[in-house]
Amino acid sequence: MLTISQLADYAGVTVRAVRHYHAKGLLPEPERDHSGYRRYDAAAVVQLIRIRTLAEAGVPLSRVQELLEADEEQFATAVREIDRRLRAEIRERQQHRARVAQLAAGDSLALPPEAVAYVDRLRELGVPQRVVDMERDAWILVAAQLPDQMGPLMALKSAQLETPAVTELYRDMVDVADWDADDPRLPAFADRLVALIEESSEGWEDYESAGEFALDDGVVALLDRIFLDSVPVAPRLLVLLEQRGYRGWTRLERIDCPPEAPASRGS
Amino acid sequence: MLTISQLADYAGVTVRAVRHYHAKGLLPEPERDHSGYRRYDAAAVVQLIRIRTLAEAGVPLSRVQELLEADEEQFATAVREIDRRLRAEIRERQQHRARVAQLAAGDSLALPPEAVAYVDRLRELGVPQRVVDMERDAWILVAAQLPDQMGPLMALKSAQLETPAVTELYRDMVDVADWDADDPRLPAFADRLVALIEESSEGWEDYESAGEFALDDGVVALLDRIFLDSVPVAPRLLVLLEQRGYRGWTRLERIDCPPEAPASRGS
DNA sequence: CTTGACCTTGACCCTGCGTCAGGGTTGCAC
DNA sequence: GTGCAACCCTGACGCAGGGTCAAGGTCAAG
Repeated sequence: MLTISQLADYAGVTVRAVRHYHAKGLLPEPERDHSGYRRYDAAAVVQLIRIRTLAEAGVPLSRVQELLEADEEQFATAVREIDRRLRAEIRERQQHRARVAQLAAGDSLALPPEAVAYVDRLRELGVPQRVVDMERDAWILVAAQLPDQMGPLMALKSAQLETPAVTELYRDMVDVADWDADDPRLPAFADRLVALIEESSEGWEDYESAGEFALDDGVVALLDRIFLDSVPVAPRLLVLLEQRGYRGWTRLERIDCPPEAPASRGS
Repeated sequence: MLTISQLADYAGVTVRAVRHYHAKGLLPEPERDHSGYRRYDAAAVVQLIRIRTLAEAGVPLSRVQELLEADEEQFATAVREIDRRLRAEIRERQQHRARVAQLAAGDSLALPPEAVAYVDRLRELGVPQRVVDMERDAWILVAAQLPDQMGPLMALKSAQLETPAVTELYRDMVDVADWDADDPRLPAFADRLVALIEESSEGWEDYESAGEFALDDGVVALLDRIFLDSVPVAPRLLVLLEQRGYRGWTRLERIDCPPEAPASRGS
């Protein structure tokens, strides 16, 4: 008669695994000797080897019992299903591999490459780090909501950014984010902003009013909050814009015109 | 401010997962409102999206924190290691697929094809099911001990089986396993067995005495037990064989000769 | 006031064991 | 007889990544 460790050795498993199989009911509990030790016979070794054979082939323990008792047909069906599961797990891991390969530290984490390019361009234009970070976070949020529309959306924003007037605006006022809330230059900035909005608004209408870039109201509010919390002049800037006929920031709306007027994320 | 379910929705995860990340320390616990509800800001959404991005790429949660804080170089190192793990998991599953594909119900479970062929041949020769099952179990045990030597070993056994004298022995005495322990035909059977052993022993010496098929003593004892427990005449047969100069069964030894005499698994 | 949708914490469930903790048993050497 | 190592036992916690109750508090609408 064999002790549990001899049994385990002959079958090439650990003692712990044998006890686990007992607990799962895969291997019947054998007789105990006078001191309570389990004592096994040869049949247990064979049964244990069979269990291991299935387990090592990736059969979940919960199905081992049924497979040990199955006829050819049931067995074949079960094998097909297990193979399907294994294929799915392999696909999943291959997708994971592809994704980790794309990952990199810094801005590009959780942001598609187009958006990274946009954010990099902002930095190039001299926009302060704090504002770039804010933009990046905002785009992370948008990308999570509209993952499929980031391509066209970023193309649009990048095009706006390369408009000479916009580029100039950025160059002239890189430090607007650092102004105090009552900075006297703010009204002039608001004027330039409104001029830009009105100049370029025709080009956006197609996308925006069509609702293709339809962000949920909550997300819009969230993006506004990011802006309001990150930039000291933001609250007063919004007031100045309202005085000039625009409400909101992320989704800018005309207030002296029909309410369904075009709108867009501000920069 | 956001509730936990709004936060979860914006980041595309379950509420449970958010709490899980709190428990793991990946996402800081936010302020609570007057009734104890968690209230989140936009930064939490961004952080949660970052966590999800890593988790969905197969990064284990235990490493997410470190990756969120890592610089480019640490990040790249970590990514390489995760990729290695994913590759290993894919390989493992591919091997599992290959193994399940080989599996089939019945004798072939836990037995290499050569051994299945041998067992099938026994059945063909008219050997009773009970004895075939015993043989199969014995070979399952042997295969678990000497997986790499099953090819040559089974070739040897199959060749023995096809010796005209052996085949005849089987045909003449298919029902020996069912004889009573005191069956009068047993001494004659023992004689024929000894004749066969002596006739064919030269062919085996090379393998057996070289210890190439070296089974552990415990396994030999186990295989003998299977034989003794399965076949009523086994105990007396062993006595008769000892009278004729052979001891054991699985590993047969000459007792009137030098002790290192050749030996082999009996059939 | 009730209803239904949220929210809270806490705790158990899954896989396949590894690993402790805290004992009892066996066999061998001295 | 005694000491030691190497077994054996049960029971429980741990791992990843949450799912799924349970039992109760909160909130807004009708």
